[in-house]
Amino acid sequence: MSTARRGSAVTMHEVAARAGVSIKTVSNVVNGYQYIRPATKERVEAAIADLGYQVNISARNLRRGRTGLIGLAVPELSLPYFAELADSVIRAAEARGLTVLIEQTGSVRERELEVLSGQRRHLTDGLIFSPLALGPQDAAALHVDFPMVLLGERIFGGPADHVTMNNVEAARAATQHLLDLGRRRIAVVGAHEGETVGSAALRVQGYRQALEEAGLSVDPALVGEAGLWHRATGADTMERLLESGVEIDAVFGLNDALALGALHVLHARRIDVPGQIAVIGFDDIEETAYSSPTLTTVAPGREQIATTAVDLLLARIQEVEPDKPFVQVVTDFEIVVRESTVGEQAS
Amino acid sequence: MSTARRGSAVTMHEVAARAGVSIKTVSNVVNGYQYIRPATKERVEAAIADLGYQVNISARNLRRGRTGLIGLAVPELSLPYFAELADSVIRAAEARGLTVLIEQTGSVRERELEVLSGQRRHLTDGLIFSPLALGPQDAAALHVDFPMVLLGERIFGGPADHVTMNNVEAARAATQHLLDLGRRRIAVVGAHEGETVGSAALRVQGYRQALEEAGLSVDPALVGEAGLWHRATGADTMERLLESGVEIDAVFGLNDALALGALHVLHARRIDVPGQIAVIGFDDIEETAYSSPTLTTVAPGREQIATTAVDLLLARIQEVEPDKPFVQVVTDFEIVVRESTVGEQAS
DNA sequence: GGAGCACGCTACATCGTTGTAGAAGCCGGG
DNA sequence: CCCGGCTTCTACAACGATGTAGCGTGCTCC
Repeated sequence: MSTARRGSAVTMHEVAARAGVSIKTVSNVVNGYQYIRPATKERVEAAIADLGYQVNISARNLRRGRTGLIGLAVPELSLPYFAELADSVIRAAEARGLTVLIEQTGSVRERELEVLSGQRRHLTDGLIFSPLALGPQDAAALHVDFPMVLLGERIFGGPADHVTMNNVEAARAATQHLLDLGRRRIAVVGAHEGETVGSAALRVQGYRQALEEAGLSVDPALVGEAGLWHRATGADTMERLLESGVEIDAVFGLNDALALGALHVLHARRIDVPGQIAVIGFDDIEETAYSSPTLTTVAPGREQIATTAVDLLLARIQEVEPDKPFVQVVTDFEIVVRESTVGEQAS
Repeated sequence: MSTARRGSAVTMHEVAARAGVSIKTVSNVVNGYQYIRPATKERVEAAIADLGYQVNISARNLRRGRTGLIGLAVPELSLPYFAELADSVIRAAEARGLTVLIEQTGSVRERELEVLSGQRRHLTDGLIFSPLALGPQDAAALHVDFPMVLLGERIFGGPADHVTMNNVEAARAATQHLLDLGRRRIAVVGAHEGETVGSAALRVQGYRQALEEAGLSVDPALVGEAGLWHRATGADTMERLLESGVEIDAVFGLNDALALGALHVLHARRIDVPGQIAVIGFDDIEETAYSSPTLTTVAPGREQIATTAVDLLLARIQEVEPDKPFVQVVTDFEIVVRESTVGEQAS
């Protein structure tokens, strides 16, 4: 079977010679061109099988000007939300004949900018990008000359298609859920001081809205900062909030990792969840269904985000409607109620 | 013909024209060839900057016969261990100038075979492969004609470099840890009936060894099956074990996801961990440090596995020593003791 | 002061595929 | 019986880069 040595010496040339046809006919067979006599097609296919021929993708890419690869730029795969998102994007892309190249930016601004201009970009037909560290000063960098879909609320009038959930609305609903349970001293874990356009800012905004609508004022002492949205930073922030002595009867983790970090601290301090403090997260990563207690969270429609993003990108790549104005697709969210807010009745 | 009006319209040709040099000189500048007069180099660099030229990677790949891409085939990114492993591999590869293409096999045999023969393979210079579903009957398929490094204990005399931890020894140590704590009725979660070569079999083997050395016999009723190593299957298996009524004072989850699923069930049933039942996992995923209780586990040296695998693969790709016999690198492991076996003293 | 070498640069072929244009055979309709 | 159109296939020229030769310089060294 594996007659070919490394370097896959077999080219269309050799297949053509063996089948007694022109090289272009081999190409036509490989690409499913319709006007080929069945007999010829069979001969070519036999030759391909005999020689173990495989198309040289690099040559095809050069000639076609397309690679069939799309980039997916996320902060880190070790963050469960992005690992699960990558999983979904890869599946969606595969179903459409595309392959995904993952780039990790580590939420570092320089690396995010590199993704937009870097060399690697030339290997891909388009990019699905989840920017976290870019600020208004980087708006210009988003004006790229290749197909791109941005994940997250439209920022700086980003000149690209956007796929996002309604962060403000979802955060408001999450906060409302806590208010409905009678909680009044709701802390936030994961705020970004000074930020006005990112997910942190939008979710805090939803939190504020819910409180204000309930006639409550926002106590700054309850808003805990956390730069990176990891379990460790969530734990640190929770510690600080508890140490500060401020009264707290609920915690809103701006993502699940933060909430799980907070949960960990509460458990270590033997603070009853949800008895003394209720906790809600955001993202609905698989882990939230197995933590102790299980974590109430906001499900952002991950599959929907992934398939929509891939579809939008593919449409841009294929230039179905070249001058179609940029769209913003807002996906559905859902509050998944679990033990961390309503206790064991939920299980 | 619609000459793509993407940014890549600029070629070396145009840069050469503008700088007043030959196209090869541009290539030489781009590739850091040393014998170029500073003045020439500057002129070329200026032209590159002016035109916003970027190398066409497809053309380079074709000419060079290499792509700078390596494949990483894992079951699923939504399994935290593989997401964290992918993270490490991507970083290690990046540090060596390589880009990683992730393929998800879903632990499905057909898809694992595809990875070995598929088209996509032609796009990469080599493959790092973590096979889970292949059996002895697939040994032949592993004889591939491209550089490959396998993750996991050498199986079927696999004709490739291997990077692995010592599964048997590590499982023995994990079991020993439980024995040292006085546990005698140690259940296993995640066994694969009939399997003899995979991680499951090897870890169960280590478990048996530890018990036998302690003069205990292995009670088949304590060995719980679980096909996929997910949280959900771990939970199911734990349920079954508890329902069976067999006496249990400890649980060895063959990976962390299984152990966390088991932990979830124990928590739901208000069984004290580690008071009544101690739990140990395997992989040391980040989540284990934040669960309630935190999970004792076996750390397999993930970073070491990733960097070693990339280094071995790179050596094969560069043919440093073409006929070097295949090596098997066994990485260090470590028992990370946390609350699920020794209680809160550990925190 | 000529042989020999290190520079600095260029011309050309080439990697393996696919788009374009068109040739040859066959068929049916006028 | 010839023209035009459909099939089927082929020759050739790209795609954009890099490896291989090789050609002038100008310098060193004896």
